[in-house]
Amino acid sequence: MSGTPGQEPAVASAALPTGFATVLMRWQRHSGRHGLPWQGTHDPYRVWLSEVMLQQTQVSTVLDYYPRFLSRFPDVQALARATPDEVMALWSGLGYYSRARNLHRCAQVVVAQHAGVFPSTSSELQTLPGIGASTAAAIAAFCHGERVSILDGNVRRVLTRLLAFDGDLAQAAQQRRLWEIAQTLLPEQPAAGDMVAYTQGLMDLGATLCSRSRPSCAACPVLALCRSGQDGTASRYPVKTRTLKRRHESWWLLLLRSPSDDGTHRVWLERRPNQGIWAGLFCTPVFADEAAALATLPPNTARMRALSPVAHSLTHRELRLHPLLLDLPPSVSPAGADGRWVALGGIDALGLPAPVRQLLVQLPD
DNA sequence: GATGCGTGGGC
DNA sequence: TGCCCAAGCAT
Repeated sequence: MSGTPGQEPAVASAALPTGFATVLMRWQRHSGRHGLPWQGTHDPYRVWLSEVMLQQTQVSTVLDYYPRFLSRFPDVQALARATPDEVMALWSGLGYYSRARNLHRCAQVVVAQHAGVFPSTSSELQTLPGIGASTAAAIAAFCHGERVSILDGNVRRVLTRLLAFDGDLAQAAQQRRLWEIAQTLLPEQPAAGDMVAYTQGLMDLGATLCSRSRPSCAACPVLALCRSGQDGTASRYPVKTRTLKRRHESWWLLLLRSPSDDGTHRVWLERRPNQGIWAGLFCTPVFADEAAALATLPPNTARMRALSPVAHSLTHRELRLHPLLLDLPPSVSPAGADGRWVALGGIDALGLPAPVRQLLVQLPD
């Protein structure tokens, strides 16, 4: 820590920008985003689904998934009845697959223990699988107007800039401080619709004008109230010491292909362990080195082809994927392997990691 | 409190 | 290419 950190009062309450909530709500109603498919509803199921999909995921990505998922599972009962594999297939490519498992569990808890009705308070919502403090606040504020603050990446950026808050957000204690401050900035006596406009306004401001790089301070509705904006130092915030380290790894993927009776192809897929990367998804056999992959094959592997390596980065790892393609005769199956043949045309119905799906879709002849 | 967990995009 | 980030949560 540097300067005069933790012990100082967060921000003297007299210095909190009065009128912030009022200005923000007015701006949101006039200039915020209104056409997103999960807006304009107070249905907790739809809001919940969107909030979970949007965790650490960009809006443009979720736009591809949300309508499809909602069409297949229009309400919490339909989702609760689904199998885990059905849910995972629709989540495939969206990442952070524990969200999908928790989403399914949550639906089943809501149906079995809450008569199919989501709890209405933020604190009750937080007890459900996959719903943390920020998601619970978003659902409660959007659906019931509860006076509670979210704290996502957008809000962290907006509020640290507004207040010139220089605590290191890599530290949980500083995040808590910021959340307490966020609570004090809420509309004091929110009228109907105010919490929707305020909550959406925080996110809209962070997603548009108060962007990470090159913020548009000159166009900002709260410039007059914004400490860093007045100083021209907005881009210094939020303060966060970086901790992320990526390990480099090489994985060998064994792509076993076999003809079907109808002339199309099948591929050999196994279920990933239920812990770790791509947990519970279907995937080709993975090996730590080429020798290990070769050791599982019958002697005659002359026709095996090494395809071009593919780079794929995850949060904590930089993967170099080495695909090995081998065509097997129809009657042969990999010995001792716990997997199954899947028609290439049918992999849409399975949960697959994004790079594996990509490899299978563009296999050479 | 620190770490693990996907994928796509900006610069 | 590498680094950071995006409507975070669970353990």
